Amino acid sequence: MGATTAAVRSISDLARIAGVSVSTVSRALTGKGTLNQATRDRIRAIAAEHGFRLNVAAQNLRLGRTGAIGVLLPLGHEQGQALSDPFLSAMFGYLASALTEHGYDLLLSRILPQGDHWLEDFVRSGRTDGIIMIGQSNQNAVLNRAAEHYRPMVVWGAYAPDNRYTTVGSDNFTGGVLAARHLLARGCKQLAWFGHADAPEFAARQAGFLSALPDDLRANTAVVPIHITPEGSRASAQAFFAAGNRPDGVFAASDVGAISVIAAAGEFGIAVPGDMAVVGFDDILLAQLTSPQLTTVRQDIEGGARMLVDLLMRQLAGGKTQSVQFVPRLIVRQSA
Amino acid sequence: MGATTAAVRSISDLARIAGVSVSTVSRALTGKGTLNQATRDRIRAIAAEHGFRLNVAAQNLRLGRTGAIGVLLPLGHEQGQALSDPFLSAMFGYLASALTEHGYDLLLSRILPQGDHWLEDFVRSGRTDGIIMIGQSNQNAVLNRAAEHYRPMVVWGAYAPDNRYTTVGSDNFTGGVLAARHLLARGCKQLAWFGHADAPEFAARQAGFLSALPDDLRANTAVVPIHITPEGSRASAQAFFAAGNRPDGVFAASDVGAISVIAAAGEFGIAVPGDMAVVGFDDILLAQLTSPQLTTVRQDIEGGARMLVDLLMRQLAGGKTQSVQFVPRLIVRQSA
DNA sequence: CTGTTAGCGCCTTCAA
DNA sequence: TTGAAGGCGCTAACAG
Repeated sequence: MGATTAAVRSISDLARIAGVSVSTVSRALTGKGTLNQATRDRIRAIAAEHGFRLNVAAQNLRLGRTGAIGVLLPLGHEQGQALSDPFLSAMFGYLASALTEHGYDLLLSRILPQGDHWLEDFVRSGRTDGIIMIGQSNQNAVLNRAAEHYRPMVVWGAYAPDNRYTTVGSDNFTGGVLAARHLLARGCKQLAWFGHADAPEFAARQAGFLSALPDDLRANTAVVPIHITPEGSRASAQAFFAAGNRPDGVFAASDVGAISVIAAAGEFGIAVPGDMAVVGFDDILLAQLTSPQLTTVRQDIEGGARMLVDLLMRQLAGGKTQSVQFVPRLIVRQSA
Repeated sequence: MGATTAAVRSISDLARIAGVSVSTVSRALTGKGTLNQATRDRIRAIAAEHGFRLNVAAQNLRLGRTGAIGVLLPLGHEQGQALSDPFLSAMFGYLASALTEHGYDLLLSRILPQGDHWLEDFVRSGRTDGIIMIGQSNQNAVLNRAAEHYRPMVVWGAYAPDNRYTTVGSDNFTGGVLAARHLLARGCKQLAWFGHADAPEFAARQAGFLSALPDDLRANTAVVPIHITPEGSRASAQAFFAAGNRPDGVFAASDVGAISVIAAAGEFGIAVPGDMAVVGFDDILLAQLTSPQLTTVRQDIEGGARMLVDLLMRQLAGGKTQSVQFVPRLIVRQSA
């Protein structure tokens, strides 16, 4: 290890040491262009000896790219919280793997969706070569406007015919229908939906659920707004039960929501599934570890992540892409 | 919105439009240097009109920085999985928030710890201004060697006097002691540790736990190796119980591990905490939602993340830093 | 096969 | 207060 040599910071330092030009060094290290094999080997040896690596930032600037894909969760100041949602973080992990396989880094830049041009600002700052948005939140208009001028962008979320951007997501409506049918088949008479309709995904789950109920049951179905955080969900459920409500069937907007409801029910002596059946959504890893194990509508997280990345790569290559909807499956375990 | 104008890609485009030099535009947009207020306002207005933003990549190259901090999980091909661990992903979310507050992006580059110079390679590629390593895994030697030449690096993990790098982490040994004392106080006579000692954090938990047991109990304590994934943990626990083992007290290396053990126990008719008390480690959000609610050794995830970032910022400013250990607390709930 | 040259988009002395 | 020029570290024609 050339102990006495000064630090080799750039390709020109290396060129001086090797007695060649910078472009020769570049060719040797990148493997591009033609070069005498012996020269290449020699330069690579010197580079290794000095622990030299090409500066990726400079390389990317020159190549007009950044080598990074931005993964954005448009959830405002709740992002720290949101990332602790098992579904999102699993998605995130799979995205990281898939992007890496394609040679891209994953850049997480926390965005506060303030005003209506935060997305365009992010795009124009040139920090990434493309964008993967996880969830539409309530930013549909912003997404549509950005999609007008900017292409390498895919969105995990609900499909809608008039969206001008490419989405990948589950058929949430059908997911809701599956949950409803299952609870009906169990003979439930008094239902409740724990969730909200602020984001399109959740709105579709709710709509599907309600649509599959007979009129009389639907009219009696409670809609209990819950927050994404476990604490929030649990507090909502506690208040609901404390008010004397005793549904015999519950559909929750997410597995975390379902687990929270079950925990709250326990405090009120409501047994699951004996007194109350509970269906979740997502099928996170922990769903099979809770007791009772969770009956839930499964989303293919890994498949979704891979699809997001595949579509984005196609866009980066100049191709056109179409939105994709995954068909959800009901996984019947113990809670319903 | 200048609908007829061509795209404004660089400050030289903008300079031409405004009839000034590029340096004037630079000064106007960055706010650095001195400039006539009227000129500044005028240029900013033109920039806004064209939706122009400085190219961050070029800016950073010129400033000799990247504006990003690398967050690395040295877990090889399991990284996708690892990120689904609630503890890690919560840590990750808090890191994202803290880094953003300091004006840094978070770059997640999946690293396969192959050979012994992956870290130095990453450092030299110049992709980030600093590194936050989450967990030491079994890469202590690599970390020490990198720390010899490279400073902006902090590590979440176990402290050791001879580490040459700065660590932030819980006092895992004491955590293990707390768990042992609690189980002893409950009168447990037949104990088991579900975990492994491959990473320093876990080794310390195990050591603390065992050290606090009376000799006779320690000699009878089962050491059951489990994997980080829920499936892996559960399979190990199932095999353990299937072999007829019936401990009355269990300490698991993580909450996910504890939940897995409880799930497996259920299959064998082992009631928790009636037949068997279980203590976890971490206190993830879901720990209070399981039934029974988890008794666990709490780590301060948010505080840890903030400390990691604070120390890294201090290093980036040229300062020296010292390792920090958080004192863990035992949170007694229902499982033990 | 290799060197020279001209930038990628930006910031910052140095002069005017 | 502003402009001109040089360069961050790298790549890619174009010559030779």
